[in-house]
Amino acid sequence: MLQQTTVPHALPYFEKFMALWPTVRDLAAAPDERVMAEWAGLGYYSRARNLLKCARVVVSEHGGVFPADEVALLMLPSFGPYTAAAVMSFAFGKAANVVDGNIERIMSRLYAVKTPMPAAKPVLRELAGRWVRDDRARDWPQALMDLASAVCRPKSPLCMLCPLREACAGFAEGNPDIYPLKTARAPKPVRYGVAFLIVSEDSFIVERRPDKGLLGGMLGLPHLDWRDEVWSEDEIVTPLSPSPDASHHPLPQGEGRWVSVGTYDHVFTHFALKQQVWQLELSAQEVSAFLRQHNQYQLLPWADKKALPTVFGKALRLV
DNA sequence: CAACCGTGGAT
DNA sequence: TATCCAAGGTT
Repeated sequence: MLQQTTVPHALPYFEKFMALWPTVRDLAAAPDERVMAEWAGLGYYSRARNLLKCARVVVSEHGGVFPADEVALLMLPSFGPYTAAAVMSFAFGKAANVVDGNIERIMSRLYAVKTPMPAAKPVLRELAGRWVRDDRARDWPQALMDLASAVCRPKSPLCMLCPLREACAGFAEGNPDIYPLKTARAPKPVRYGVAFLIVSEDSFIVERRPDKGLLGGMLGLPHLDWRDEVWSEDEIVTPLSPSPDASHHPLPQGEGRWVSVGTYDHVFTHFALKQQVWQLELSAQEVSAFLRQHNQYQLLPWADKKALPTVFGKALRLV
């Protein structure tokens, strides 16, 4: 959960997961949809799919016990260099080269590394490796990470409080905050979409998204493709009324009952989305008929709206 | 190796 | 509003 996610954001999810599935065996036995629903809002949903895969591999191939071996850990889904080293250190108390963003930042400043990220990563890993020690194998990486978080901060580092100040080449240079150096990144493109909120009584229509790619395995609202140009009203109205394209965007024929309810913004890692929302209220009978024709859709009670990723939860807030 | 993959808080 | 960034991994 902590991979690229802040502790305050992850903490309530961690508590809930541990209450629902206290052991790796419990998690391995959980239904996929339930795990994905509990992960909703945390982002990077491949982590949830891989976490579940991992639990099942640990049960089927390791007797339900995580191996205390870094190479074996690395073979598990969702385990990369950081997580394998972190588990070796924090869980098993064995010395390991734990290198996260915090420790990368400390090393880049301590040695004033001129190579920009991400090319500097192997360099920073090697530098961090020089500090690995066998005693207090749990405390040492934790201490470095906490030092980075509290003192050697990304912005406005508190160098006057830092125990490494006299050894720090970045401090000696006068501007340790410029490290780690990074290359300019391309601006985020803006894309445009149209989502459809089809409501009946206490529920609305959702679909299970494909297992791979963006929001893979999550529930979502039916929507038109996210593309580089704005959707015109003509283009939107077409799939809402009888047309040859109706099979591609199978939506209920609203007969003028579709209502535009507004637009919202959402920012993903590599693009920003401006999404229109259209709403249609159907009778229970209409919904039943529609769902019979199109089995890719299902009804989700309003009470379960938290199972949606945020990008679609925002559409509900709009209403 | 670069691109992909969410979200929300801080500044 | 714009930018940065967080206990990275997978493809």
